[in-house]
Amino acid sequence: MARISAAERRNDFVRAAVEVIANRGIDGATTRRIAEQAQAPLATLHYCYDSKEDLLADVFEFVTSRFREAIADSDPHADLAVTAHAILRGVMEFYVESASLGTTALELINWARRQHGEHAITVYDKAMETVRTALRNAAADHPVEPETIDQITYVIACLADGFGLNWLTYGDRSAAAEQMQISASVLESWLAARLESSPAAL
Amino acid sequence: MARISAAERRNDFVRAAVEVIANRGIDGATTRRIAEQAQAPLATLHYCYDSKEDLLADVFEFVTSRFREAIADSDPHADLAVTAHAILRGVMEFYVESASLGTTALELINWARRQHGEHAITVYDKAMETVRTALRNAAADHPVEPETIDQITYVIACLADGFGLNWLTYGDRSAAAEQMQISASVLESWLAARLESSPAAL
Amino acid sequence: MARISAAERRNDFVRAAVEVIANRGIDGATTRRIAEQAQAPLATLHYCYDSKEDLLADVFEFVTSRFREAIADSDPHADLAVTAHAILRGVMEFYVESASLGTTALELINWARRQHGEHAITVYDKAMETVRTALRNAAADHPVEPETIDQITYVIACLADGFGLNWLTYGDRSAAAEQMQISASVLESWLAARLESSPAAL
Amino acid sequence: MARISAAERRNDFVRAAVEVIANRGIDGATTRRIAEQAQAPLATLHYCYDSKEDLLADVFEFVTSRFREAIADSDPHADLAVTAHAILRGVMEFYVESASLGTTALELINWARRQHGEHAITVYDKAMETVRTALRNAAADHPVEPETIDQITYVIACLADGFGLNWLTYGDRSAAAEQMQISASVLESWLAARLESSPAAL
DNA sequence: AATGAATGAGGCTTCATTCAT
DNA sequence: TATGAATGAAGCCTCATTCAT
Repeated sequence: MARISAAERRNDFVRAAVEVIANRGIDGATTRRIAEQAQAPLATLHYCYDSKEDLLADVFEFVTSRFREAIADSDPHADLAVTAHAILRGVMEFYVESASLGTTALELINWARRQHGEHAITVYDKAMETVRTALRNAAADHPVEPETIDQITYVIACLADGFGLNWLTYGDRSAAAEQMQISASVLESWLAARLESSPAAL
Repeated sequence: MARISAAERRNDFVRAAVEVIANRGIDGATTRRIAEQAQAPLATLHYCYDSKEDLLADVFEFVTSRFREAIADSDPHADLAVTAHAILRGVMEFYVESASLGTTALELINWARRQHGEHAITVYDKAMETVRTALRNAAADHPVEPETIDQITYVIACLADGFGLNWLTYGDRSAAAEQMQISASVLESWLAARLESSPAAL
Repeated sequence: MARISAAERRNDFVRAAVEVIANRGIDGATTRRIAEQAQAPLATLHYCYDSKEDLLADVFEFVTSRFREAIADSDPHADLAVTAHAILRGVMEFYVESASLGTTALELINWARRQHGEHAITVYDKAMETVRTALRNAAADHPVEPETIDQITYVIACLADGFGLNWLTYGDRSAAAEQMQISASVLESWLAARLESSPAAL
Repeated sequence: MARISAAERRNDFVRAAVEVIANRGIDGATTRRIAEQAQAPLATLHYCYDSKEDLLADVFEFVTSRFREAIADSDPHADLAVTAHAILRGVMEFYVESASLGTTALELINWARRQHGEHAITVYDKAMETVRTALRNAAADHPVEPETIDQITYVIACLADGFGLNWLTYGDRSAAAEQMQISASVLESWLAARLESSPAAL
């Protein structure tokens, strides 16, 4: 067996874990199966990680960072509405493009909520903060009340989560395409009404 | 031990399971713990149910029927928009009022998706169909294209799921109250725009 | 496999554990080996005991109660010196007659000291208290200072432990017989000198 | 990494092992922990020692030699009784002064008895022989029957072991001081009676 | 020579389920 | 009918040791 650095090995395990979690859920993600997926003996997993929880923490980090990339990957010069749209679309596309990452993300959020209430909140908060920051930057020229930013963030989160749940349940790619459109239009309508109602903010 | 009918016994187990699932998640819902919560011997559980899966199926049925009640509990004389609102609010209130049922619902949806893709779809479909039917009835006087009904259903589902995930993660009751408002306003704006754009449908 | 009550099964496991501990030490007393010695599947052990520690606690109780029986089994009408002798002899005979119980006792004391400092002290104290009580009773007619009782107790403990260690190491039965005589004579000389020096106590 | 001779390395491991054994017992003395205590990579331990057992053998040798030093460190011109006292006191002080060495000694004796009955006997014999030799030398002017020397040796061993067990269990330094006195007086009384009864030996 | 990487064997415990009464 | 007793399979983790560099 080729000797590779522990860091690389850890990566292997993280990737294997993502796959196993996506296919069999968090409960089905046993160390045995993860090791098997990584084509490594079980003991090797514990050589790289002190505990399963440590591994899952890394998986968590891996998934959430990919998630945040999807959020943050928007044009910095766009205005508030455009940015909001870009974010929503980015997240939805993240789900569709990488179903196993998306499924895993959902599983992990759920798991974190159960096992580590505060941890889950932290992660959720981080993701939301990323959105808020992007929105704030987009509104730099026309400062908007923080409350408004919070609300937009919440709506994006709702629409994204709702879309994700639906897509991951049905797995219907063409329906998903249509639903992305609808979700976008929902955001658009609400944003138009919401921003109009506080014109001073623009 | 008091003689109890088998049916009542099963009910006890279902209720116990809901409680255990809410508190410890699907993974933590072992037969032992469910039996303990039901204050019954472990063997009795398997006397009432052939397998854990059978019990969970009943739990599923129990939770989803409560869920559907929350959906269906709307004024039959209201119009389309009002009905849509009532449904969305009903579901959101269902989550807030009965956190343990809400949490369990989420856990089960997740579990079903994983273990029984088709089963999950069936359940989801049933819930959606309940919504669709209610909407169709509300639009009886002014028939609406089926496609429009589907879209409204999808949006309600998104907003409800998004709200639920958020609420169950944060558990912040006052934030939830505000978010219910926002979710309602999102639905309102979109409905207004959506229905206006196909006036013939009204 | 005959169905027997859990209480009886626990007895089986306790006896098996004594045997395994005597033969292979506390470290060698794995649940697997104990179950094997009891001719039961490993899982059955955990049906009877929640944890290995619980089993060991029972073993502890079993051994120490046998130990205390050996101590307490003396003529209630004897005087102080005679009682002290009887106790010492009782303990030494306990070691010799049941080597595996004796070895296990030593292993457990050691283990308890390591794992549960306070627990070990408690057990030690209990044994010592049994000795003290017996001595006090024997001296009922001629009250003796508590300090004197404590000292006699300590000396008996020293001589008994010293004998035990030696016997369990060498396992030489004829040497043991001789050593019991010597130990007795040591106690005798000291008691004579000790009690003479505080005649008032007699 | 500083270049250190293999011998020094081995010494480090021996010392580390003493510490670990004292703190966590023989079972808790894993190669990992010993290596960690020695601030050396795990593999280095096996580079210096073929097996854990080899290391423990060295530890054994280290501890017993310190032990023998404590025994042998007595005035060569003293008479039999004085020498016996000096030895007993030396051993007891060894226990008190160096609790971690004392604890380790006890652990190792126990371990050796279990794993290597004969080895343990050898070690015990060596220690006893050291005592015997010292006693014999002290009695050089007034030859004493070998049997008497053996008996004194046994009594010293009993009192020392009994004291050690007690002290290592309670860890009460002031009680230990008092108990040393008592142990000494026990030896004294018995020696007086014993040696008087065979005056020819003097 | 020195050490990070790797691993088979075995540790304790818990699971859902079946058996015998 | 009910239920205490029983269990094979699998869970996570740690051990002493060896391998490859």
